[in-house]
Amino acid sequence: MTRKDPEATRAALLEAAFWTFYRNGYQASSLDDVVRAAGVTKGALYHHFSDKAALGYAVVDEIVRSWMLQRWVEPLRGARDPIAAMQEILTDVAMSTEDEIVRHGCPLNNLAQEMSTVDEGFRVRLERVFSDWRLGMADALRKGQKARLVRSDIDPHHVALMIAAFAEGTMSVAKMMRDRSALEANAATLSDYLETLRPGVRPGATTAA
Amino acid sequence: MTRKDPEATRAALLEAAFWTFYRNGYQASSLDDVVRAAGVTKGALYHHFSDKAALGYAVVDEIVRSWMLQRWVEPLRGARDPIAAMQEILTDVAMSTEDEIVRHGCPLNNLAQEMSTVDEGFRVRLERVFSDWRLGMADALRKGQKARLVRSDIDPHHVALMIAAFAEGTMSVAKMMRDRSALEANAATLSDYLETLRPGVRPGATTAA
Amino acid sequence: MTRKDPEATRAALLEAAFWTFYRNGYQASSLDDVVRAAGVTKGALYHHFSDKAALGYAVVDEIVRSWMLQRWVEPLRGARDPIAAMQEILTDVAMSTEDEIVRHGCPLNNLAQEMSTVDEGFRVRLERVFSDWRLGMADALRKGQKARLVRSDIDPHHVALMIAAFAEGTMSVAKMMRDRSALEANAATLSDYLETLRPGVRPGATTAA
Amino acid sequence: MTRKDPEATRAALLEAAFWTFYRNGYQASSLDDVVRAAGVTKGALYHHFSDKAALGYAVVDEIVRSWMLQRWVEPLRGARDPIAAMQEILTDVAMSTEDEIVRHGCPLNNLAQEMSTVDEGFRVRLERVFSDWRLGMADALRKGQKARLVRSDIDPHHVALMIAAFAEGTMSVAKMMRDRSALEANAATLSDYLETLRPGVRPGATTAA
DNA sequence: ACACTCGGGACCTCCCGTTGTT
DNA sequence: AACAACGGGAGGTCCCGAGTGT
Repeated sequence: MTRKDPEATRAALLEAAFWTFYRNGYQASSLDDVVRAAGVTKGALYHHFSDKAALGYAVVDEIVRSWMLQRWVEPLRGARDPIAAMQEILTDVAMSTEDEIVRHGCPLNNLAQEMSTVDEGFRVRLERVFSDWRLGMADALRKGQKARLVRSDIDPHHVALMIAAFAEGTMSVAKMMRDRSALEANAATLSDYLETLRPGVRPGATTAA
Repeated sequence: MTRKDPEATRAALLEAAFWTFYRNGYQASSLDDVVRAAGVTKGALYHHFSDKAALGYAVVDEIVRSWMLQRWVEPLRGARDPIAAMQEILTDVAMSTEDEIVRHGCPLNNLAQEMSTVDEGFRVRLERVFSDWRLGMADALRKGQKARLVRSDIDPHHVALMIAAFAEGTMSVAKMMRDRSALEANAATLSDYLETLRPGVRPGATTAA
Repeated sequence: MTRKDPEATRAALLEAAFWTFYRNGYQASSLDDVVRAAGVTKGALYHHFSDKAALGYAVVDEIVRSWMLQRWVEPLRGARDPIAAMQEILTDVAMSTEDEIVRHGCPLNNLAQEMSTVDEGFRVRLERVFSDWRLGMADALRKGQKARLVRSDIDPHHVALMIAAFAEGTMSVAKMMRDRSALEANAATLSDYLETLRPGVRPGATTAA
Repeated sequence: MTRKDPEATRAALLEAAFWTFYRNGYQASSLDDVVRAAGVTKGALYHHFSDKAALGYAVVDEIVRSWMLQRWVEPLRGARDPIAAMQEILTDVAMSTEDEIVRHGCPLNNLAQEMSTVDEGFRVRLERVFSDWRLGMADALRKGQKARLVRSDIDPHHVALMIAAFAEGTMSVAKMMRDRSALEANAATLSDYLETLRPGVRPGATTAA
């Protein structure tokens, strides 16, 4: 019973690989695990991907990337007020996120931690996704500055880098502590900080958690 | 040529294991790699550690932990001004740190990312180290509050958690970007933020990077 | 040279495993020994059998079982006179048996001795084979009773159990003594005993060896 | 805390080795298991025994042998009526035996099955024990013949061999079936058979189980 | 007489990738 | 396009035995 839908097979493989790598790590995942989860055989896998690394790269380029764009970049692109938009994203991530993500952390960060020093191919791809994320936030902030919704004395790139780092760090520690409240506390802290980026706001009091 | 110095053998194993795990990840490291690096044999390894997990646990409990305490906790314990002390630590980490650490990231974070969802034994040990770190900072901040060197309206635990998350996230993104300047930029940002924790300081301007 | 005949590969593995286990014992046999004897690789072995135990179970279920059925049960099924049939089997075993079997004993008994207290999976499978053997003999005896060829005052199950135990014990001591004459002597003793199961026979004199 | 009683250490080692080998088989037992059970260290073991085989041989020569002599030979030596004495032994073995022995079988037979084809040193030692057993029974039977308590037309050696084989086989099948009733049934059968060895007894009815 | 330490090897398992087949 | 069969090798574990020290 050969399923003759190469596109669907490829997608199933990608999906299965993403979850397997996400949950167990890339190196600890066996291709047998992946094909079992995808419900196909090794032959199918090696028809679509030349080797394990190619599969991993495709997961980054197609799954992780689109996941990141959807979650962080798209909502900012159309938003008039970037600060409010980011705060909303934060709330979403902190509150409505499935337990799975609290437990396993950020897919981008996981792969980056594990693979970026081991395999340069992974590193450049992950860096690309990360860069898109930061540039998306920086762009939104710049637009906000033009619209007088963001203070003009901040460097959008620096702030974007800081936000990204803080977000990644927060996911990371929440995963280590296995404690959603850590995630929520830091999200609130970051949200308060974002408030200080508005023009004319005297921050400090709110920054204090 | 039987070296009869069990303590030295154990220490060599631990040291070698730390670096091997740190550089390649725990799961991707083979015990053959470790024993080769330590200059001993598998027999010696299995005399001192019951299995690979026990070796990993010992690395966390003895190497990672003491590294973290030395780097972050000890300097804070004796310090009169916790804010200045932390800023100094940040400068140390950002400036004088070896390239090795920029490339490979924070040992605690690396292991935590890789292992905390895979092996509960790792998670609790890593969490313990992380907790010591946070509590060390929170303690220093509380003492600073009593000495009127830190604003009294902040919650030491929240701030400590935030600092830890931000530091981890920064190490993580610097590793992914393979760019020391990202590390320096964020260290400066955090240093500025710490300044806002002083009593009577009007923050905001400095927080903007 | 990839042989693409899974059935043959599996059969070769089973055959090789049987002889290796039979000669060296199950636990003392390495899978490398088995694959070397079978002329295949470990990859092929682990494709057909999930682990060493599964291979051992298959050897019991497929080789040992069929060997036992062929040797002891089939000849009895069609036989009109069960006593004569058993005596013939005994003669076959004692006389015409290869030295290999005198040296190494009964395959069923060997595995049972080694594994039945160590691995329950082995025990139940071996017990099943043993049970088939006993039931085969008991059935034949019962039919013989109906045909007035066997005394009606004996319990077929008790006699079958006794014959089986005696046969196993005989193989066992012959192996320990490395002496075929012991086997022959006991076979003769058992043969004489079987004679006493005929109706109207006054036994006793013959039973004395 | 060095225990300075070499004789006791040696005895503890022997005892522990016997039980470990008995329960898990010789080859499957590690010396670490043995020394752990004995409560001594490997150094002590290698002081008393040159290697694993030497330990195994000593177990046969000292533990298994004396166990067999005590159980089967001593009671026969002083007995006036060998048949009654053997029947008593059988009853003892079948009824009062600990479950341990029902589960694990005859120590002599276990070792013989496992080792006699693998290691000639074991085989000759086990054969010696077995020979003592048979000769003990044959001697008793011969004396019984002189005392007119045993039929004169039987060959003591043949009968002894048969009894030994049947006893071993019975232990073996009881172990495989994990069923004490099999042991009891066969013991009764053998006891009845022994009755037929008395002078002037017309057997047959009793032999039928 | 005994304890602790270590060496090297071999075992089972399993994994990545390839080959022949449908 | 997809599958089942297979190759070869490495990984973690553990074991026997031999050292050194007391």
